[in-house]
Amino acid sequence: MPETKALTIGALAARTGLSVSAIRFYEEKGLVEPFRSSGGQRRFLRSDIRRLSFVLIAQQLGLSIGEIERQLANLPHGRTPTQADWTRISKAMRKVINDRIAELERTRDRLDGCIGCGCLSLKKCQLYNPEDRVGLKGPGPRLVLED
Amino acid sequence: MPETKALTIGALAARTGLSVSAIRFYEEKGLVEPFRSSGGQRRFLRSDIRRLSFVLIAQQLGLSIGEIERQLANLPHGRTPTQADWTRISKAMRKVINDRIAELERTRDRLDGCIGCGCLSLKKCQLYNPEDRVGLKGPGPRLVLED
DNA sequence: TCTTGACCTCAACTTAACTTGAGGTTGTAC
DNA sequence: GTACAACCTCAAGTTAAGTTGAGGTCAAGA
Repeated sequence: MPETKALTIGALAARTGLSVSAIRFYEEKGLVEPFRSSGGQRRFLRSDIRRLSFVLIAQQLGLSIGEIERQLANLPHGRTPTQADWTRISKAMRKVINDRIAELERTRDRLDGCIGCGCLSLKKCQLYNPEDRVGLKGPGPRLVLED
Repeated sequence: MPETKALTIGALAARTGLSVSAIRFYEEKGLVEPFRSSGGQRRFLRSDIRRLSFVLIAQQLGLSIGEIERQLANLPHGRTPTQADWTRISKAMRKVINDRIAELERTRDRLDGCIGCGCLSLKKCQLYNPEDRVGLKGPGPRLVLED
């Protein structure tokens, strides 16, 4: 068994579950950099499977292609990344996930604090005042969203 | 102090932090249903502040406008919602948040299981095999994403 | 060698969620 | 009673993330 064999775009699509057009699009955006066959067709490294899998995970987390590219910038193009490369990037993703979870928990706790009164304000019932006095000067329900 | 006073679109924008054009857009999508002044200008209920705040929260959670509309369908238009109305909808959102957190935790755990080897496959190192044997027939890194 | 599926480029279309602009009207403060 | 900010409608533009289609080339098996 010689050097790792190159993959055609179709094979890569089959391995990642992505469409061929999506892979071309990702190339255009710089997420992968295939080389070309003598006839001009794209040839991918086996490590690009993992690269694109990473893209899928990151997208599921809500990262834009630009953000994903910034993460992937820590991986080499053109050669198979080392374990250390992947470890570094996986740890960065772990942080992204943890941050996102913390944010959701904060939002949840704030909603919880208000379920009793049915309002959406951080300060209990501030806006559910029957006289509707508050709110003429107040900050409004945006509080739930703000830090 | 008589009946709750109506809000102009500009006032509602100021109170929610949304742009005027976004509020018009949300009306078009059915998220709010203002009545009109004699001259044809939009007039909003005070409760629409909370309605739109809910929209902002739900959007932050990644719900599309269609999904948000489905949630809001449980609230009455044209009259101020009751506490019970808001409690019901808040609880539904709590579930959305909890589900999303659980999903993130699952993804995180799976990544964690692989940080040691640097691969992105659920099965440790299945794809990081130096001989590159696996993967000719295997399921590939998509496993991290699948259930 | 020939055929045919897989691949190529480039341009245009799609959907979501808005924004921007043109051209005109309302309402309120002086 | 008039100025002018705020409002109105409707059409078109914008960004992200791709998809679709036309018209043409490559490569691998019979």
